[in-house]
Amino acid sequence: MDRRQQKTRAAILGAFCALLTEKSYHRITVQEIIDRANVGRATFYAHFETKDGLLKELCEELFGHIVESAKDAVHTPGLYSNASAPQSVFCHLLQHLQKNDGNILGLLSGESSEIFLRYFRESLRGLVHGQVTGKGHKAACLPEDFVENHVIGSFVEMVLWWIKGGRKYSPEELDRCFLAVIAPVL
Amino acid sequence: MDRRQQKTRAAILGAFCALLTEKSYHRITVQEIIDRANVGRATFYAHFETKDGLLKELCEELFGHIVESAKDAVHTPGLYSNASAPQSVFCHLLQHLQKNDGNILGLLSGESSEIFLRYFRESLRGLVHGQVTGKGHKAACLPEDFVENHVIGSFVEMVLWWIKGGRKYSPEELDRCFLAVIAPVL
DNA sequence: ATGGTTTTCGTACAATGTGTTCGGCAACGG
DNA sequence: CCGTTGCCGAACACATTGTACGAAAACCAT
Repeated sequence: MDRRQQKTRAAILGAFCALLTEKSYHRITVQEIIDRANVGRATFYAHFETKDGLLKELCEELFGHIVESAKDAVHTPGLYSNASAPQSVFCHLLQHLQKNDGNILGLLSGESSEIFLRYFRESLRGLVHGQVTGKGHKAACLPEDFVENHVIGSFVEMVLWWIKGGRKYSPEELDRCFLAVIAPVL
Repeated sequence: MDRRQQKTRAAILGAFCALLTEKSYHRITVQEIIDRANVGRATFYAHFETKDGLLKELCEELFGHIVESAKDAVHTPGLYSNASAPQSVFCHLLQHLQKNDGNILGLLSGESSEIFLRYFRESLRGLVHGQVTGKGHKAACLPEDFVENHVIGSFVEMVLWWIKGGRKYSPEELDRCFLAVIAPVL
């Protein structure tokens, strides 16, 4: 790709991220983005269809990256394999977040966290889907999709609580809390 | 209050609710609201500071009403009192939602559910706060606010799952699921 | 280096939405 | 019944969006 395009794209995405940590998504104008990115108006629209399109691309890049990394690192078939496997998927995700890869923490702690939580949730769904089945001995009589929803929801809620509280716990402690609280279904 | 004011206010709130079940909050314009409410532009701004103000008032009315009703109906000190108390707070809330009081279900199933979930969550926080403490024998070693957050989060997630799935369960069944899944901390 | 291609810039533009103002008219309540 | 209050409708300034176009700059390959 043309070096100019790379620079422009990076500048826009960076400016957008920075603004998102400062104010709500809906209060951010295209003008502010291109001002901070030091880019012309027409240039912005040459790269992104609209502000919503920019958001979508940002999210796909960010969350796509994090789940791929999680998928690669954990080759175990189950969510919490008590075999010789190194860690749970969740613990790995938490460690990845801890490194603040790609500014995800900034976005999740900003005013527009709901927007990113939706993407986060969907990414997790792809990662977790089908893994909660067959554990029926514990989650007896509970609808399968309810359990899946509950696991994902609890994890997301916990991450948000963790971030908004200043990240006072290590990924390992957090993972322990999650395991304790999710025990009846996993 | 002047009869005219009552009518106008009701017309605006009603039109707003109806629109919210059809499209996302951010795509709704003031023009659409006043068209459907059959009200002049100046009149709208005489009643509400802005579109966001309208949203806020709507939410306070809706969720304030529902938690008050829950507070009144359940006089027990605990969340799940196994004494002679009729029901848990959660079961009562679910029954209240089932009746679709004030169109809350419509708003929570619409595109802008996140907005209303924030209010829902805050209302629950006021209802649940401090009730999870002292149950430490089960939730050993878990931070107190983490447990509270988890309880509220799980409930909200469940309600959303319930609604978006077409409400295929009765409040009592749902309450049973919730109790099963939240057991380790309550 | 040179030359053709691609990207960016600056500015201008129409279109849409916001929030305010005002005088005239209609409805209200005592 | 009359003074008060709320509503209407039209107009207004303002902000934001998304598009268009020619000139200038940066790029890549030869």
